Amino acid sequence: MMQPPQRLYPSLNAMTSSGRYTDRMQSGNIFGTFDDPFLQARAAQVALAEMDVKNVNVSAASMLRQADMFAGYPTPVLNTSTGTVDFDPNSVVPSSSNLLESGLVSSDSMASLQQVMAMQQHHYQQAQFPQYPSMPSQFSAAAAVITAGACAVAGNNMQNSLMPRYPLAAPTTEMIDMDPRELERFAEHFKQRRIKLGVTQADVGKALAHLKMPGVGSLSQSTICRFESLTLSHNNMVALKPILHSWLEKAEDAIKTKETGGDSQGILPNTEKKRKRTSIAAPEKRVLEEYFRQQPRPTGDRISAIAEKLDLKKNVVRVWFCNQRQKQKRSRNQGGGSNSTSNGGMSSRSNANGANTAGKCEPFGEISLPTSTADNNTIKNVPNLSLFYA
DNA sequence: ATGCATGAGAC
DNA sequence: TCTCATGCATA
Repeated sequence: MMQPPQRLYPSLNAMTSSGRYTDRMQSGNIFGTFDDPFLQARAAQVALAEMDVKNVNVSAASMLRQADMFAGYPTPVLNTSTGTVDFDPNSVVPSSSNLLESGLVSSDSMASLQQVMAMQQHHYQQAQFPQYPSMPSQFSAAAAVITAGACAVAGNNMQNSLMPRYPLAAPTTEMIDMDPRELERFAEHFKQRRIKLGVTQADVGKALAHLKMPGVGSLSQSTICRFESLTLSHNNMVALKPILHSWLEKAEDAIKTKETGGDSQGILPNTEKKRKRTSIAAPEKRVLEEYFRQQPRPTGDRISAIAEKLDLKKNVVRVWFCNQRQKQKRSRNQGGGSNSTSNGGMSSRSNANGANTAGKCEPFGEISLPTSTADNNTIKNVPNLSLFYA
């Protein structure tokens, strides 16, 4: 059946130029029918407030705690004396320890964001949160918690789990209304920063699992793309925003620690460049082979000289000799009646660039010229490694 | 970046 | 049966 486009979250530009959100009602977005975004937002508040009255008990299905929900943001804290919401700067990074300790959630829980969204859908608040850098802080604090304390996250595998559903404390505050323009700003900011960091959408999606946020697993490149291009539903955007904000924050940190040798802990993709395989041209190879015939174990100085002569890097030549010796040894063994297990897989463990993991090929200065007796014993009992690296 | 499909949950 | 979030595969 032909369904209307879903997840339509037009950019503000598109929105204003077209004059309206489209298909909002049908796509589950209640912002429809209003030409003015402000009216839409207001209508959303009203509608959601009404919805909430009806659905407050329904939405109890597994929720994130406030602190987890706003991971990456300073946690809103209801200031009972002022009736406003403060932000706790110490809670920028969520701690799931409570949940873990209570057994409510396991560290690998991967609850669907739909759970989150179910919550958000019913718990809009008129609160915004401190901004990412370069964005004006315009959050008007109102009520603190989406789920006012008693929320819990269902454990792993929400779908099938019989995890206890924690009683949803009645929202003591208004719902959050995330300004669409605010989302748009964040999406743009996020995209720019991501690109600056040299991280792909797919990388971000994968890295989310490393945030260890309860209920947050990896996401696909598609979803990240859709977030950046605002083609998710409003609720979906709202749900993803704090998560992506959290990632971005950690990624920025990780960049810094990485510069000082730190580990990005999965927040940033492995940027280890793929080794490019050196290709030695046939003429050079012939020369090398000739040298090899003369002396299969040239000294460092000799290798340097050869490298210079052939305009190759010394290491390339050194590795070539290493590999050549292995190759020779292998063919000797094979030719000598040994079965393949005696050295099988050797070839697959070495390569032209010297990442020779199975044979001996020490760097200069550490070269120990093994005696001929040692050679074959080195790998005598090694099973066919190709079985492990198939 | 996006068309199409899937599965869970709501109705 | 519909909605929605999300992913796969591909343009």
